[in-house]
Amino acid sequence: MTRAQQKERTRRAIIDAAFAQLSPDKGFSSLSLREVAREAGIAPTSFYRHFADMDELGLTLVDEAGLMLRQLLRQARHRIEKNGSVIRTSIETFMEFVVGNSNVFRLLLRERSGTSAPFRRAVAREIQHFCVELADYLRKETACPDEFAQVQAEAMVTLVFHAGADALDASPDLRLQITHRTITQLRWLAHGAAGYGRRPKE
Amino acid sequence: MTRAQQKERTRRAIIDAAFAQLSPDKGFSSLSLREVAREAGIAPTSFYRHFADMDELGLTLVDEAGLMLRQLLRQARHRIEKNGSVIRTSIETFMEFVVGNSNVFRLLLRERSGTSAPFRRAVAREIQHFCVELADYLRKETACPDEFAQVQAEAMVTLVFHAGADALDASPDLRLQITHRTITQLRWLAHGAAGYGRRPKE
DNA sequence: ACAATTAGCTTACAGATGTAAGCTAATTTT
DNA sequence: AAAATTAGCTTACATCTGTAAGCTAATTGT
Repeated sequence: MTRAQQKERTRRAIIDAAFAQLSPDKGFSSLSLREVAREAGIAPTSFYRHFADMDELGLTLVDEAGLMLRQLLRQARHRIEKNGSVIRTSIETFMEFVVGNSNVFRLLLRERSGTSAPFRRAVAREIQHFCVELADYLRKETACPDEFAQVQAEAMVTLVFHAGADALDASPDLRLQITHRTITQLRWLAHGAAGYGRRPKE
Repeated sequence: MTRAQQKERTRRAIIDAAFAQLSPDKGFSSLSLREVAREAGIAPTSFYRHFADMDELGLTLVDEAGLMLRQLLRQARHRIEKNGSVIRTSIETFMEFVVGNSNVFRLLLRERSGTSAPFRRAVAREIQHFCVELADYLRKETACPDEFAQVQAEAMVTLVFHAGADALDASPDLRLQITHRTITQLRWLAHGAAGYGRRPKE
């Protein structure tokens, strides 16, 4: 095995170890270099051969998380074409992800309002991607006036993200209720935005 | 001065010290007992005369933060009665609070999705209070059907909170833009919820 | 084949942390 | 007035942290 391959393998081991150590009770900021190294099976100081910082590792995790969600949404669009409601399908897909990859979602959720400005920016950038993609979709496929698509998309993404956060702590049937609630909220938004051809005075 | 008075005074010193040490770069979980005690002007171990835990202190802070916001909203309602738009006034009042007490707002924001389940529950409870109060208002004062008031209120509070989070990192004029955007979003919601006398099939 | 690079290791250190033990002095209670 | 309570202090300890220094051994480049 070539040296570069081995290095990449160790790098993945570090990333995987970090994801594995995230939990409902442990956010990225309370991860320790030593613990991550231990779980990755390397000496603490070897960590520096791969990342300058814990922060550099963290930003890598955020990137990976955003990537996963992006792929998921593509998959969701695929489902929509042959299936029914856009809103319902999107939210249900999203909820599946949240439940199935809760550590990944929690990372985004927490670092979005965390203590590190670079982390917040990184998460904001990822979320902005979803908003732009959704806005494009809204412009093409719905009655929403072009100039409001972005604002509507941002509201929708906010509500869905928040629903995901609620779902993390919820029992399965409470989760269904949350899904239901969110669908209603998004429909109101869509209806409201479509109805307001122009924003009314005051 | 009586002993109970002195004790209460020290307790406040601890609480104030904790609030003072929160910052954009430092959340509650990275506060240390020793540092808080130092800023409060007591020995580290004296802390335990007032709180069993750092957690107990943290929950106290969350309670105080919720209380402040509650008082603020009462004040906002007062403004509304003699003034104009409910939505605009509420959001502007909220934004003033966020900017003027950013440490307090950040505490709620972060612990809402933080690593401690008790903290999350405490914040969720505070937020739920706002939702219930807003839902009452919507039922009384708007065209929203009774059974949807709660769901609408939750969406509104979510969007406003999120706007507050965005505002924390924003420049003053970006902040105005955020306020504007949020007003639009809430109006769409109100319009949509009022328009859906009954939820449509699928 | 030899030299250079480098992934990873071991050892070591200085600093910070939470908290246990036991003391002092002042207020409260009786 | 005597006894009990208690807010706060000082000292001490074990633990964990990040990271610097220097070594080894294996892959790479020439």
